[in-house]
Amino acid sequence: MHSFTEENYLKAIYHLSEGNLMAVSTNQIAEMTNTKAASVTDMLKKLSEKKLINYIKYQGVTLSSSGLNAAVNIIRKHRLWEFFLVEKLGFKWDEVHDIAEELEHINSATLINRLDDFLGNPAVDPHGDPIPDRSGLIKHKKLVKVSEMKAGEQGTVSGVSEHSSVFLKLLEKLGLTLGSKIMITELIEFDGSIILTINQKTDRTISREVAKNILVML
Amino acid sequence: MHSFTEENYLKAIYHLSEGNLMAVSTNQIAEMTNTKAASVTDMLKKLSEKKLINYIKYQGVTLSSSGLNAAVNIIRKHRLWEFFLVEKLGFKWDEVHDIAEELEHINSATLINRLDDFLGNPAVDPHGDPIPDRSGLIKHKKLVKVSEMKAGEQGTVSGVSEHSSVFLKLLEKLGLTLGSKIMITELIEFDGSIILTINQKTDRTISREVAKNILVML
DNA sequence: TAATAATTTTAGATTAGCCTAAATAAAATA
DNA sequence: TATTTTATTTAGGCTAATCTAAAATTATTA
Repeated sequence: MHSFTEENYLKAIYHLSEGNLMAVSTNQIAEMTNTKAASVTDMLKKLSEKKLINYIKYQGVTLSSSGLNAAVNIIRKHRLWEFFLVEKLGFKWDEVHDIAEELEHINSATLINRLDDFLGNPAVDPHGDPIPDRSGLIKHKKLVKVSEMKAGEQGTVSGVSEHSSVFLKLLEKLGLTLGSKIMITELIEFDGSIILTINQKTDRTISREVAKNILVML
Repeated sequence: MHSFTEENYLKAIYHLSEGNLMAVSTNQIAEMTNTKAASVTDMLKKLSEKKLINYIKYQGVTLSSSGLNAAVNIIRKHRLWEFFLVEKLGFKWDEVHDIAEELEHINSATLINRLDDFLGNPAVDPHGDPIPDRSGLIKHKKLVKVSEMKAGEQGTVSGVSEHSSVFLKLLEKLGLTLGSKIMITELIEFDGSIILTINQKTDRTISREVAKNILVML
């Protein structure tokens, strides 16, 4: 098995390269893992020797197939535990990230598969992110950023691309949670902020920055 | 907080000194933690500086009050997770130890208290060991080893003092689980083995070694 | 109680993961 | 394209936890 630290690097590389298979840079990884570039270089050499990444000096990295596999498995564990924390233990969606960050490193395939069954094989975690199944398959939904919607368009809030507690608490306060139906009421030209109607009732104004991090299913 | 490793040493010292407040020796700890005596000495110095243990060179160690507190907390977590694994995820009692050994280091008081409530604040884990409550209180039941019982005595199997998978599987096979009613039918003088009647039905012979590790409430 | 055995500690190394500072390579720009 | 800036890597060190071998202490026993 891989060490706690190795797993965190793999996860970081995965998140930084998600979607596009583009190579990830040393500095990006350093920022995400709260370390320095020199430390990242050390670890990249190690992961490369273990064939978990494809690494060429100065050229950035991509995950190898075994590295991808490992990363997806960690993400599966993270998201299943988040679901557990919210659905079974009554945590709020802004409280679960740090705990799941620890739980995701617990090492037992049996455990995680039984947990999956216990939870009813959920498709998405409390933030709307898809939960990979036991074979590593991820069902991505096509989601659109609110910032990319046009006036008059409607949709259902189905995900967020920012998981910090401050952001999630803000959404809570605005009445925007997973499942909220929204309509774009007005686009403010001046600063890009957006007025939207939530569940055909409440009007709220959100900044462009907030709008960028809310994902909607049309 | 304490490191994963520090926690394991505290737990080892706790288990080795449980009941009697007797000092624990370096070698005992080395054996329990699968390390060498020299490594233990290093760690004892460190734990002593942190005031988690009372340590005098060559004289062995005892837990300080803060060390005891930390140890009990780890044990609380271990046992609650074991209960969860068995009751909610359907693991058998001989399968949960290693996983709980990892889960016990997850660091969140809120998590463990919510888990406790979710599980209905159980008093004992799947091996009959008492689960400390959130204040650290442990309700010990007075249990007797089967090896100490006399012919004709009866009782209810309520715990085990050996948690290895081989041992637990053996009990399973013999039909001896928590809650089994047993009666001492005969004591074999030759080798100390014992014939007992389980639930007034089945007769089984167990060795003295097995009998030592089964705990009964009279 | 003196000699031997067992236990524990110290000394000196090793490994994983991290750091700072200096060197090197790549990218941007004049 | 030559120079400057930025990104990355190398070099050399640090800490936590481990180890082996040797030294010191305590316990056992003849």
